[in-house]
Amino acid sequence: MEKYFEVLCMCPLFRDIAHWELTKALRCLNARVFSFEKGEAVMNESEPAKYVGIVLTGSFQIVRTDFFGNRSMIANLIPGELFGESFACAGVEVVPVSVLASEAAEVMLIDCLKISHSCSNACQFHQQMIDNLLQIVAAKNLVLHQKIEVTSKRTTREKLMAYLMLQAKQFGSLEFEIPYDRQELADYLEVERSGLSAEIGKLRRQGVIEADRNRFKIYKPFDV
Amino acid sequence: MEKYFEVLCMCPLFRDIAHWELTKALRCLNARVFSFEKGEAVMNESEPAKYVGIVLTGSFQIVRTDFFGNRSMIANLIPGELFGESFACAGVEVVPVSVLASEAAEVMLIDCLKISHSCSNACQFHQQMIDNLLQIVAAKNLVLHQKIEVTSKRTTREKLMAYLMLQAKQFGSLEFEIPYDRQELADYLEVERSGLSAEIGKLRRQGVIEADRNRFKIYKPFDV
DNA sequence: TTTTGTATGTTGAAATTTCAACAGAGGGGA
DNA sequence: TCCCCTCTGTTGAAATTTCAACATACAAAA
Repeated sequence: MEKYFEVLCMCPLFRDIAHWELTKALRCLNARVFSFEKGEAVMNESEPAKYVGIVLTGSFQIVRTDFFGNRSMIANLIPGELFGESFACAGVEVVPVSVLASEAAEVMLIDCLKISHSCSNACQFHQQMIDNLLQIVAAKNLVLHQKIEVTSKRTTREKLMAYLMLQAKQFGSLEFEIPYDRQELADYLEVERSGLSAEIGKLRRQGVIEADRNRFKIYKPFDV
Repeated sequence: MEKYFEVLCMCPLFRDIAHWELTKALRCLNARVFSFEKGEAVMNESEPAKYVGIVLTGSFQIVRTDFFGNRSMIANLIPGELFGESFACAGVEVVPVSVLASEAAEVMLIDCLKISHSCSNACQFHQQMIDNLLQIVAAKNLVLHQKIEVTSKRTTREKLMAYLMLQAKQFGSLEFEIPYDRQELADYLEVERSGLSAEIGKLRRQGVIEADRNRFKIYKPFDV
């Protein structure tokens, strides 16, 4: 378990929990680590919402697939980030999304009830974790608001530029990589892949952006 | 303040807080009540995110307006519901939405810091409120997921039917009222109002739904 | 009652997206 | 090296949406 300490210390769930307490905390929480191959699911749509997951290594994607097989991409998760917390905390019966490994990856799963309920050992950190959880869930809200901001645009071009500008802002540079390939980006923007490729080509020819695989560069940030 | 006790008792923020403690709590929180006319804003885009609002009477809408004046509808709020909590808890500098009264309405505003920070009077309820807040923020997440589920559909018809089915499910009946007029519904679904009206007309002629103003009835729930 | 204004429905043309199909590039393995 | 497979870009037709404009219904105000 110790080999994950570095990422766990960075994890917002354990913020302000003393380093020496972490081992005890993990035991008390009955935290367990699992490995996944690319494409495997940690969590499946319609499963009960019981666990909080923490990405240890690799990356995962939160996706939702509707009745007709249409996929939407909700978010990408990197080490230190959580998933499942909102559904577990809200007490829903089933999760409305799947969480899939986008490469070989490891997660730590914790029963959410163990976080909020103090154990018989009277561990001190439960309260701190609830405070942390509140901030994490609130931050997740912002991520969803951001997706809504992007996808509420009416054309593929506007959606793409809105997304790229946000990435540039978050990355602090007009040149950056995104965590999605074309199909995944299309699923995030809620548009057709072919139409997205066409639009990227057009923006490239117009000198607005440069795009190579998942690497983008914005030349004219305001020429949307 | 007492006249609002009924709605405050139903408010999830005060769940499991003793009735007799409420008066004390409201004073400790420095809770204040404000009135608004239809169309007035309690909260404006780009204002600091400091307050949690509780709807006391009337109703409000959470909307977001982009650079070009395009409006999206995020949610409708009825008495007992909260707004602003996610932004305040996440500690963002500015809120990304506006909250507007959709009729004459009253809200109670509370400085979010007063909820999480115990006061000098050593009030007991702070911890309970944080627990409550966690559930509320998590539930807000589900509301956003729901909007994404609806708006991720590609056609106006699919978006509309997805929305109506969800409403029917939540209302527990195939006949129900929605809190939006046509323009507002279009803003929620992220489509053109005229196209929405046309689609409603088509569904009506096809005998799939009945629609009169904001009252809807679904005849063939699976014929999407 | 008449006037005024708002909400909703309708329509046709222009713009955009979806859909299906295929071509080329590049990587990995045999 | 060759083959296979995945990813990305391209294309044209069909479907859908947007946009602007106007008609109608209804309710509130004069």
